[in-house]
Amino acid sequence: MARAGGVTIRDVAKRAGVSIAAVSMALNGTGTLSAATRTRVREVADEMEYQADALARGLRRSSVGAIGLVIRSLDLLGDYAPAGVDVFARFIGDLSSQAMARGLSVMLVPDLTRRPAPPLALGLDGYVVDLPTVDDPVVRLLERRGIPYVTLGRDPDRPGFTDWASEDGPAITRRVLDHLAARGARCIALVRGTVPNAWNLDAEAAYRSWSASRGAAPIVREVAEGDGEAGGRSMAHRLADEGAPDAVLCLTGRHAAGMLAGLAERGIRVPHDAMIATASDSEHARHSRPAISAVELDTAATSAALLDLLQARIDGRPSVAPVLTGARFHPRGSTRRRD
Amino acid sequence: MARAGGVTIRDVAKRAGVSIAAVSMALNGTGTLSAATRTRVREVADEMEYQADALARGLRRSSVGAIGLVIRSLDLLGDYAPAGVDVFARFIGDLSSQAMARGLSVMLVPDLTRRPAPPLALGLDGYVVDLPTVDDPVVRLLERRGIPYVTLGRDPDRPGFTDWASEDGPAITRRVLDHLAARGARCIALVRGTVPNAWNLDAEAAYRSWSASRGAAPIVREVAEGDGEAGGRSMAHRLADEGAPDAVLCLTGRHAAGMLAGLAERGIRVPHDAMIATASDSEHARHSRPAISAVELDTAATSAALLDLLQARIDGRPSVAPVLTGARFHPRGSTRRRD
DNA sequence: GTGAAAGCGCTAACAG
DNA sequence: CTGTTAGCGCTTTCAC
Repeated sequence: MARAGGVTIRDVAKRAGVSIAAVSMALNGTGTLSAATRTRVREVADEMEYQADALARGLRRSSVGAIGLVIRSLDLLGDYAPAGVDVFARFIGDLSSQAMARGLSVMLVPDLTRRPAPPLALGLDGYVVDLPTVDDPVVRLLERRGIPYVTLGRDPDRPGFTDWASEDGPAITRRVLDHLAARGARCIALVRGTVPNAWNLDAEAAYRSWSASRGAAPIVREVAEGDGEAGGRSMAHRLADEGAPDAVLCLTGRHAAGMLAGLAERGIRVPHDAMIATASDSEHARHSRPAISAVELDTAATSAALLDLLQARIDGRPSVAPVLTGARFHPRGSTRRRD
Repeated sequence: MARAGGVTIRDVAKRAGVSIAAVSMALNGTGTLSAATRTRVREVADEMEYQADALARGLRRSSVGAIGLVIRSLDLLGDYAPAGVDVFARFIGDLSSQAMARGLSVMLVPDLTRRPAPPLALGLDGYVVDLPTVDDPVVRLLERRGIPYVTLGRDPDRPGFTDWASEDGPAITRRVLDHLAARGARCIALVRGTVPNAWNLDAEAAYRSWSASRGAAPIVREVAEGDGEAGGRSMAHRLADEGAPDAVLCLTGRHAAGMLAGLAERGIRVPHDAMIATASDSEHARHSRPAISAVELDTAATSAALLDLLQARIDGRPSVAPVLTGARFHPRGSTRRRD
């Protein structure tokens, strides 16, 4: 290590009575070395607790064994009531533990585009970018610098780009809509976020085509992700003013919770007068009264898929196809209605 | 950059018509250079979008501009219902944005002690370690390798160690206990986690001394952090079997939520028959019925304090004293009782 | 005030 | 099969 530990490859070489090159080869399993030397060197290295300096190694190999994670919502996490804290926290946790199991470190990069770039940010082996937006500056930067990356959710700008994984948004949307319809909903509104990412765009598209196929007039409303519960509440009032639908699908858990509260304020009972469901489960959804029917995203599977894809890209293996991960729907009180 | 971008200090030097040393000096504001050369070089570097390779720089300076964050609970985040997801997610978000504002990158290190060490992990400039436990292997490793670190919460093993920041646990505990007593509680139980960290230990100590000063017999129960809501529920049943106290302070939000549910199952009404409060706010607490009175931790202030302390240690500035950050108590329905 | 040169710890190509 | 050597991109003396 540059500073910590202090035992370098040279020390090991001296102690083992071989050249530093031999040590490097022995430890990396490269080159041509006698099995005897190899084990001997390994023993000595172990004994000395030698750990190759990732910096020096990275400088040589131009691969540091670390990837970046761009979570935009991270900036929001400082707020008291951030959007979707639940699912993102789980995603961060899953991804970093799984990456570590593969020998990769994870660096958190809230904003890759700032100048000067965060140290190491441009030297990382690759990136996982969450939900690229239309005309995404982070994606543009990675693209320009030729840094491998994969995205959580498809890139709305790049239909041909296949290095992404995601829950199957459209399928989730249809699943919930079918559920609502089965419970007797006749007029279902969709409340999406304002950010132009695949999550919002694809759900809206699925909703519109589902509506069209049923001959229903679509009602789509947008609430800013950052407005959280309060945003959901005011949207509830707006919908009530307009003559409330008898079911609302909120893509965001917080919006759903706010919607529930807002409808209650207007004397609209859930699920009796109107049903509510959300496409991303959260504690909000689980602990509201009534609890809100929600889709539970499989962040562990998505993390694994993203790491697979990223490793393939880093190794230069050809990209195959995006990975759609599963999601389970949990019907709860907010859609429990005897019709 | 080693790989990405490709424009090196040599390219800038050539373009600016100076030596590479001059470029380094100009950009770092070191050495003796004419102001003219300095600006000229800077302009060229900007124009070429030159970014110094953090790896190479780190190799030389043995300081990479990145710190590690050891969040043990990260391993738990993969579970569907992890403990304290809320407060940790906010902490991670706060810390990483604030670190970036200071020009530091943050690397997530779930387990620093595993062999081989995660790449870069031992080459980082310093570490923030959350809640060290008694005989903490991570702290031991950092100590042994001489890597600067600060901790969130004091180190139970090192009374003399002052490089830590935290909410004032004992003060929080007393605050809540006073509140419960003021609302008429006569027999208050404390439910803590099992991990031997300052959070649990100090709260228990504060609780015991508070009880002693009032001549009350302390009731302390332990529930594993990872058991979450279910753990709180079974503890509720156990307490009910033993003859329930008329108030319970759960250090963890999830335990509190489980406690609420468990007591309800036994026909014990909250807040009428028993009150519940928790020392760490979460969505659980806010959205239970009734909502649970809770202490909201100031993760932003704590993050800032930790980064200050860490930077001081990295720069070799002397350590002064630990920083205690504020916390607000939110009385809610679970302790709203007219006595 | 400026440039040449050494070297951080490592890997990979080469000669022995 | 092994050891020597040349750098990766940068910072930092040290001559000029």
